[in-house]
Amino acid sequence: MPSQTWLVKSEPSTYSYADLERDGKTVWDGVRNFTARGHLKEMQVGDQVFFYHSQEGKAVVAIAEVAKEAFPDKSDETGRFVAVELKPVRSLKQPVTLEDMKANPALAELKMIRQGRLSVSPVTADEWKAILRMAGE
DNA sequence: GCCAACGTTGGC
DNA sequence: GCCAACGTTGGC
Repeated sequence: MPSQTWLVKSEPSTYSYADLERDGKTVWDGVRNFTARGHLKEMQVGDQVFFYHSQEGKAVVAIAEVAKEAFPDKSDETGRFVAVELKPVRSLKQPVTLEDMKANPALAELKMIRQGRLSVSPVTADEWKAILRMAGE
């Protein structure tokens, strides 16, 4: 499988892209949803990940990269969930808002739009390019 | 701050 | 194994 692309959500008040840049890398844990867990397990080192700010901002603001593949989430007492490690790549030239993404027919099938509450979702190669273009890149 | 959507849990 | 109740997420 060639490298895939993904989108993760985070509330900036909890953990923003600026926090990731400051930290250099972070353990992406706390995911408690089986669909999202499945995606975490599929991630491979080097996969590119859009970093989306939910609630405040509601926009894709940056690109991160998978630094470590799925391992048991230590914050999960049941032992059922996994975490990955992410590191920052770069901020987008301009954030791409949810509103803009919804308005773009090329992104009508985007998983995070179709299933709003999913915190980790796949992004196709075409969707990736479309979002980069909207970011002015 | 509210509420709709939806995933998970637990009783039966 | 079904389904109602509950909790959480996230857009508005």
